[in-house]
Amino acid sequence: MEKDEKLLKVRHSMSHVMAEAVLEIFPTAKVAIGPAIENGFYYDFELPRPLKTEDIAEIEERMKRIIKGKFPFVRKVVSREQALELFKDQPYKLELIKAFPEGEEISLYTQSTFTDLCRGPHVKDTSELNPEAFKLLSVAGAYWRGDEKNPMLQRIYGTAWQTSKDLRVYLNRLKEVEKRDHRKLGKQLDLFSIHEEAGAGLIYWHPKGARIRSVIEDFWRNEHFKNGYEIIYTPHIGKSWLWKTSGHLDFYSENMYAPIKIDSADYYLKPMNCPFHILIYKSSMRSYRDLPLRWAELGTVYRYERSGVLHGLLRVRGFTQDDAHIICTPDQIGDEILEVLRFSLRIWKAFGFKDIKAYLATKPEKSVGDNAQWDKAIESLKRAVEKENLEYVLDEGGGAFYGPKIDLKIRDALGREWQMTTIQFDFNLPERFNMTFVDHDGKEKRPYMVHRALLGSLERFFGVLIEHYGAAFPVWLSPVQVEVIPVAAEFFDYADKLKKTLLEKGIRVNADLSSNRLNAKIRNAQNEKIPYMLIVGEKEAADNLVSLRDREGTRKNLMPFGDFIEMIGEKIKNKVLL
RNA sequence: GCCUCUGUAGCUCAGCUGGUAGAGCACCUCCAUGGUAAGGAGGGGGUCACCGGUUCAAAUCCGGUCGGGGGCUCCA
Repeated sequence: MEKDEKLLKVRHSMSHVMAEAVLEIFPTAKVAIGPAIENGFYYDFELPRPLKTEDIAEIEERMKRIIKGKFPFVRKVVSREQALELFKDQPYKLELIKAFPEGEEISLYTQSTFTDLCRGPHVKDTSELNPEAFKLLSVAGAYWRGDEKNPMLQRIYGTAWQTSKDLRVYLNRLKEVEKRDHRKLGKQLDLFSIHEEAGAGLIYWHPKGARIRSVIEDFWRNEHFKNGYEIIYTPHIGKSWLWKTSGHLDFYSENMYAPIKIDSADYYLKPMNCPFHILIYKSSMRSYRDLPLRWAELGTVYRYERSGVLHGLLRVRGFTQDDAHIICTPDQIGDEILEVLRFSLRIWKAFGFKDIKAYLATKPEKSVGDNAQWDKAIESLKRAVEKENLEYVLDEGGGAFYGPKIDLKIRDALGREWQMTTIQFDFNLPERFNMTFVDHDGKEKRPYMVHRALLGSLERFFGVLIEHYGAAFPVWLSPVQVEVIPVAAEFFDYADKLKKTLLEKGIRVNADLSSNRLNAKIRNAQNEKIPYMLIVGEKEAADNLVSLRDREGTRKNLMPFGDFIEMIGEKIKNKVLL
């Protein structure tokens, strides 16, 4: 796309202009790297002092002035020696130059007073940059080359566009993202909380959030039963024997918590459910006639995450995976994978996510299992995505050492991608636990095992769900589906009668019998994003009618109550928004 | 963990250059209340995150501790 390439040049050039502005203020600054990124650009500096907000404004002003100077971006190719000489005071640049392979062309770009080691490309001159279409957004610390052993640099992030209108649109989108922040909405609508003093990264589900969760879980369980899964429950802790056998203590221990001593044995909180599922598998002899086995569990696991990466519901230390393991014979694997994929897509559709992309990861350098196994597995994954006409990206060598996988990323209402579903082969655990089944020929053989999480974790999924809908959930998920609002105290009885009827029909309903006035009641229900309000007074009570108002503000006055029950039943059944 | 910003009532926030705390919402009480986004009055509620320092005097300045936000792969 031509426009994208242009924007890339604009953003990259902006970062050079920013570097020039920063060097004007701090002549001794050491510059690191400054690429274009999604929506903008950044540049990393080593500065004599931390940046303040006022500095940002000044850098912006200077950038505008530089842009107005109409300076050309001049490209020049130099020898390695010339480059080393030119950047002798710039240690980060020197490091980059020294790391270039022999024979690599080294190019410089100069605009105005600033020359940078740069591959380009850039705009012709700064008149192609729009001084009204960029904004510096934030300052952050960033390790040189992303490695925490390296010095911490100061990174300035900016956004840049071709027109001031594009910039405005983008800034508005940022505002929208902020408005939908699940942490903010979670507090506002009383859905969940986190209590630092009781432990970071641990989620408390409030009644309204828990309502939603229980609807999700019920739906999840029913769908699993309908699709040939069995539901199992397993413990939260297991002795070190289990984790030694599974290999977690060797390869995953940095994510596991310290053991609990019970009767002089070490027990570990589970970071994964698989070893437990395997023990159930091994509790009896399995015949090929028993396979495939599909076992699902809403399994709560605990994993250590560094404090700095914890983020609301999206990155936590304790969470419930909607986990399942499929254990089958080699010739069942194709059908099983296809079914899992179809099942996932159906579930995502039900929750209102239609834009889904697949990421297929194949065999890495270091891996277990033989090639034939890998090939067969990858083949089944490929065939499944192709059969479902899913757009997919191939990540050659990106699989885990124990098997290939498909990840599904969903796109939310704001166009952001979230990695949720993972369907992952495991050639390691069946081996480690010596899982077998007896085949037609009476011989014990190794089954295939696939891990799969659809929603990923209920916590994270809930966070994404809140942001996707801005907490205005579809009726079937709304914690309160109907608010009955009598226009005056005289009609409280009628309101209460409606409430009881709806409750009996399994509808989540509340009647506002407070002493608030009508307008305030409507406002409260509106702010709670309750899908339907039933406003009732004399006319309604006389003929068993309701006056309907939905959260969009659309009204239907004097509707027979029976019609409303039928209507909301349909909406819930069809999982529509309103 | 590290860099940076930040921490005032349940929530959202004000409190300028130091002179021992304020608003709106929520909550409680009373009054009012019949038609589609806030009826009115009064009241309760804060050791200004914590510890230490400077000062006659600290929410305010300084240091530390503990939380929270943003960032730490996007390769000149």
